[in-house]
Amino acid sequence: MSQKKVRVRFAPSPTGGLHLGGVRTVLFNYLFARHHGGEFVLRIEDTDQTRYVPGAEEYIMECLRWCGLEADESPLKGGPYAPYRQSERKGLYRQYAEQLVAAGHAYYAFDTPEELEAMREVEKARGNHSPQYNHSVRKTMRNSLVMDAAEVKALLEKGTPHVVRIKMPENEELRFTDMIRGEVSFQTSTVDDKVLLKADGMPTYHLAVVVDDYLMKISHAFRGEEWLPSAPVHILLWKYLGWEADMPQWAHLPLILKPDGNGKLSKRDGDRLGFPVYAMNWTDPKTNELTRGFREIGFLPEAFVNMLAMLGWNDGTGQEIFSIEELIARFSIERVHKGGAKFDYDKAKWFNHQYIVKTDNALLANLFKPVLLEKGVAAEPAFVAHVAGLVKERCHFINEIWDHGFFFFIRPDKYDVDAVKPKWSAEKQAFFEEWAAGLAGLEDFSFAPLEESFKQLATSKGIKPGELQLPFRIMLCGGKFGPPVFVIAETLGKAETIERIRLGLAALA
RNA sequence: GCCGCGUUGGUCAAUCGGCUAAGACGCCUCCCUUUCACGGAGGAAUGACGGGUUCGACUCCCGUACGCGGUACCA
Repeated sequence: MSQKKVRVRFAPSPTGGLHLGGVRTVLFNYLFARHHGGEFVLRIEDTDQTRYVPGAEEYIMECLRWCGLEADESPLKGGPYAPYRQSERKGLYRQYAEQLVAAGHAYYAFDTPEELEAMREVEKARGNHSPQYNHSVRKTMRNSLVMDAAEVKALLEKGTPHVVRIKMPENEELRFTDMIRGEVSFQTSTVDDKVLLKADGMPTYHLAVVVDDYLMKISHAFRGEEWLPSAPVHILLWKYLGWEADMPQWAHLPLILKPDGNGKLSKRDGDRLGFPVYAMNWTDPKTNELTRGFREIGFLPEAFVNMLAMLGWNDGTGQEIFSIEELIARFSIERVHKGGAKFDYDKAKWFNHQYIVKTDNALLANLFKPVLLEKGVAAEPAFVAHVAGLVKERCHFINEIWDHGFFFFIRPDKYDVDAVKPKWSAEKQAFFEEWAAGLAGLEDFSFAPLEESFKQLATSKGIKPGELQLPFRIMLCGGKFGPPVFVIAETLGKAETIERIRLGLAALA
């Protein structure tokens, strides 16, 4: 086990958009694989045909691509253990189920859904809160444990619908070491006889995960904490199938919780509280309902990934901003938290802000292009980049470049006159008229000489320069926002600045 | 109900028996800036509870409480 090549897998079922927690599971798998020079495989667990959602699989792969967490082997890429879609592996599973039956570790069950329901009703009437198909009731049901061999054979030959169930031992203690939680133990008496093979011939998750992890030589299996209660089934299966020596090491990841109250974070919480939960936009093919994703809301994938990495993991040094290379170098599954973490959208925004600030201006300009297009504004890439550099430190999202710098592209269409009017005077008006006139002759239109001439004239007229700066800003931007005023003027250029003073003065009159 | 897993400020969290309990987000005050941010300096705010073990417990053990997860021919 220790010398085994590291191979991990992310095994989603394609039932909808990829949730934050799912991406984090991908990330931890990916980081672990890269850290150990191993392989990361994507396996699609589509064994429940009733839950099939068209487009979900493509969506998942696009998410991984956007996040930069692509798998080495996948349905799309193929690989030595193909196929990577369980529905295409259907024929594989039955033989293992039969093998378990033959060894006495599983059995055929012919109970119909109605009979199962009847059993549950009887049990509930007896005060049993959660009726299970287990050692205490299996002897009263219609299965190969109670029927004689000939009868079973006849039913099977007639093609009677049936499932295969695992025969849980009545009273054994099962323990295993979880890489995050340490020693975990269960009593087999509390686990029911899970269905392994469904009546439609498809395996359930329980059988499929074990068979495929074995066949695909998975060395470490990471999954959400919600799987912990069924771990005993999986461990027993590894044992019964005779593969115990090859069993992967388990790690059950903590859940990502909703910010308010408690409980698993769900799409609904995002809708309710106003933040994305899915990695990218997802449109439900049935209802046509659109759920906004982190990508479309303006997150940089690096920021998204970094933020996710810190949800349940840290390297112990206090560092929070990590490149993917650093994450790969420092990641260790043992440092993953046991407890769930509440999702904090403010912190997520802070991460994105950090990445925007350190992203190259030309790159930001490129990402901002769609917004300009949407606004119907044409501008030189170099100019856009310059503006991005001027405003990026006040942005949490790419599209906020517009909110903080639109006036570089278009003239203000309204002025915050209330901010100026109360203190406005004929003297100030005269100052701007005179200064604007003098501007025409200014040779160096960069911010320092601009500011210098502005202050000189103000002082000579006996006005505090500070009292003139806000009006000037309003004339250029229309409101109380933006980078330092003289930098704005420099960027706008001489002609435009003079024109905006003229228009501003008119608006204030 | 039963089973399992958790529990350090509002949130993310460090600590692997010596704590005057880091750091970050958010919040508040001040400085910088007569915009907003950035930056800088401060501040409020934390070990669920009760028992052990120990010279010493946030750290180890046992209970209790609380929370979450599971309890399907779903994953």
